[in-house]
Amino acid sequence: MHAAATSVTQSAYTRLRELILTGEIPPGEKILLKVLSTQLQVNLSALREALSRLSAEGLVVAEPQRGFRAAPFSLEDLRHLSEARIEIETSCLRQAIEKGDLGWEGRVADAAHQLARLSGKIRNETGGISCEWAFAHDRLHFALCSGCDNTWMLRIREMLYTQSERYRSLAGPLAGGDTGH
Amino acid sequence: MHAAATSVTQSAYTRLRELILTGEIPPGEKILLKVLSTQLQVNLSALREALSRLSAEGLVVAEPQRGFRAAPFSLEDLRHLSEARIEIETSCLRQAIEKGDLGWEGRVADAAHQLARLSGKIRNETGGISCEWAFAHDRLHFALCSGCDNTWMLRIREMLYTQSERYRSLAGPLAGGDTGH
DNA sequence: CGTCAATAAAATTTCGATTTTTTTACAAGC
DNA sequence: GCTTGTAAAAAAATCGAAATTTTATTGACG
Repeated sequence: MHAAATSVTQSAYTRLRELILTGEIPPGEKILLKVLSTQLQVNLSALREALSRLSAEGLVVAEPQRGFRAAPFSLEDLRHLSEARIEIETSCLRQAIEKGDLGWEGRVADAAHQLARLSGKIRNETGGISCEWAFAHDRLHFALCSGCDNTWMLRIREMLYTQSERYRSLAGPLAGGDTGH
Repeated sequence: MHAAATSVTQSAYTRLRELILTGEIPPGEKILLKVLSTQLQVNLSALREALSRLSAEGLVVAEPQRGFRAAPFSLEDLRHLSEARIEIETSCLRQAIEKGDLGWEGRVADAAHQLARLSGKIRNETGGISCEWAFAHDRLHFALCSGCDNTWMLRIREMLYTQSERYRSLAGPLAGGDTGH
């Protein structure tokens, strides 16, 4: 399941990211370096390096001389995040419409079609948004933005998407043992 | 001039960031760990950690097993960056107008006044944009956005601002030995 | 009983030697 | 001359022990 990483640090980064995204390390939880280093079978420096990157991405917060913890959740943060996503994706879409080529139109049509096919499966057994539908929905969003060629906008979009995904997979209505992965 | 850092890693990060922002490490240049570690008087691990953070911020690019280099410049990147800044700052401003309080209005008025006072000093001796005016201009932008309370938008704004600042201080028309710092 | 200080334990941070990988230099073969 | 293979050099990545800092514990004192 884990992408084969080219280096120990890279693999530590990827696995740690997954642990935080899936909530195996819950929001706000202290990250004990020694413990994690034995758990992930990597040395302190590699772990530290991975954590530094994650802190710059906002998935981890670093408190000088006091180590790291998984970025906390808050209602306000979620509100900010959602608003920001709307702003960014709207901008991306506007640019995509201006510059988008035929390939883009095709990708959008395709994703829209896939989503439409699932219109009857929006909700799962437990009444939450079904995993399948959520992914199709995300793919449509991604397709819509893919016509925007601005690397910075896309990079920002991805960052915000990752953050939202964490909220969704942890606090969303997808409960019932299905974390979406 | 350098902010007193609480840890070796933090200080390495701050100094390295400065080196890249001012162009003392030029865009695209390879970063030799051994050399820099003796130059900055820090150990490899600390340097590596700082570089990891900077790579997540986009000031450094990391090539697995091949070390790091200062993020390269390109005309296309600058174009993307500028467009992205316009989008983000416009969004921030829109939100500021919706939610901005009296304190915000005061800050904006103040910055606008400061900028107006410099209207006669837009250009410096060499014909480029004067440093003083550029900073006042930036302060007005910042004041305008400061009424937006969305932490994510502001964080993004800051990231893009830093990137732009690097282009300006290195390739901008401010030449003549005045780097703006 | 609560506050503060000294001490012990735990965790983070620092450090550079060792290992692995990449790059360079050089020579043999086509 | 150009490619291909091999050895030497350089650089990056890995590792865990040692030093520093923070946190928890204990006991004296008001």
